[in-house]
Amino acid sequence: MPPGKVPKLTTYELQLMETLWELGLASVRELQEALPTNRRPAYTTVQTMVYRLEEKGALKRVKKIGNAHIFEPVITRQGTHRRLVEELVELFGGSAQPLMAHLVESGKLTLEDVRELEATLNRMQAESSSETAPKQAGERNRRGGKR
Amino acid sequence: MPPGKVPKLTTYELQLMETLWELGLASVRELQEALPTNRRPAYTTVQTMVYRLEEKGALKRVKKIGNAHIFEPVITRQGTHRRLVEELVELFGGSAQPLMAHLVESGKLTLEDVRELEATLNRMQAESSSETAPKQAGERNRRGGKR
DNA sequence: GACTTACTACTAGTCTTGTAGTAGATTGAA
DNA sequence: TTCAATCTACTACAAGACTAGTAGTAAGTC
Repeated sequence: MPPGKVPKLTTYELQLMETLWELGLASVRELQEALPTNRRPAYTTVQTMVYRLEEKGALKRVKKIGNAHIFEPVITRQGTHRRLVEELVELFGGSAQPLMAHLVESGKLTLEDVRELEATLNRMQAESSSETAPKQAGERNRRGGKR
Repeated sequence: MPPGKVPKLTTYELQLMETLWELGLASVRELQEALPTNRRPAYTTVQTMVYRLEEKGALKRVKKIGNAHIFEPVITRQGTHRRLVEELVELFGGSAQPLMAHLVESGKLTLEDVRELEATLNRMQAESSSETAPKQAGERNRRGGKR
């Protein structure tokens, strides 16, 4: 797998990865026991999943404790989540707007959230300006125009 | 399928539904021909997909023209997209915040977008206030506090 | 050193998805 | 009325996902 690339994971594989991200390092047994009690498959099922994730390059075995392999994530939660978001945006025609609309409709996104986000973005923009062009102190009204 | 419930669709089924939503009503042939030229499967492939979507309750046959069945969506684009968004939010722990963060990071969401969204939300809040409580004209500084 | 326990490696069955072919029915036109 | 075109209904199959079992091995214990 190319470095930094996130393989295509299924829903269940994703859940397993979430568990592994939570634990950091884990054996098959630890992973299985960390899964929610209601939906906890057999040990060997988890084992198969782990092997497949290993094949996909999502995790790797890093050491052995006793006779048990210890696994660690290769792909990051950040990158994986990001890809999921991008896929969804793509499905919606490439714009974030419809996504936002749904969030608002379902009440997941409130005015407060948006104000907070705006503040953060404002701060980020200010920081990036001063980072990328620290010498031109006189410059202002910088517009990104990234799209 | 319970009314209003959106069945689980695969990526390809979703694309077919997008086409059907676009067309409104369509035969298998029309659906197939409406698919992007690059990725257009055989007629019978589309047919199979349509039948599967019918089984899942995503669409239904409404009439017959000549010897061809005409299909129409049962589930709405709105509802389907919404469920996708909600699933993703759920995966991210139920909060929209991480999702937004990813959008910002990937440049899909700019400061302008957020400002626009804020304006819309402000307007919506004002409207809903005057709708739900039109008599209390003096009321202001209403806080939603929905979560 | 023999035994028990836990783990690995491999195998397997069933379901879903994506893809498409074939046989037979229907339709419209000559 | 016959015939070609088109459509439906059914079947098929490979790849991948999910589920789990079995055989054999390694490790620790008495």
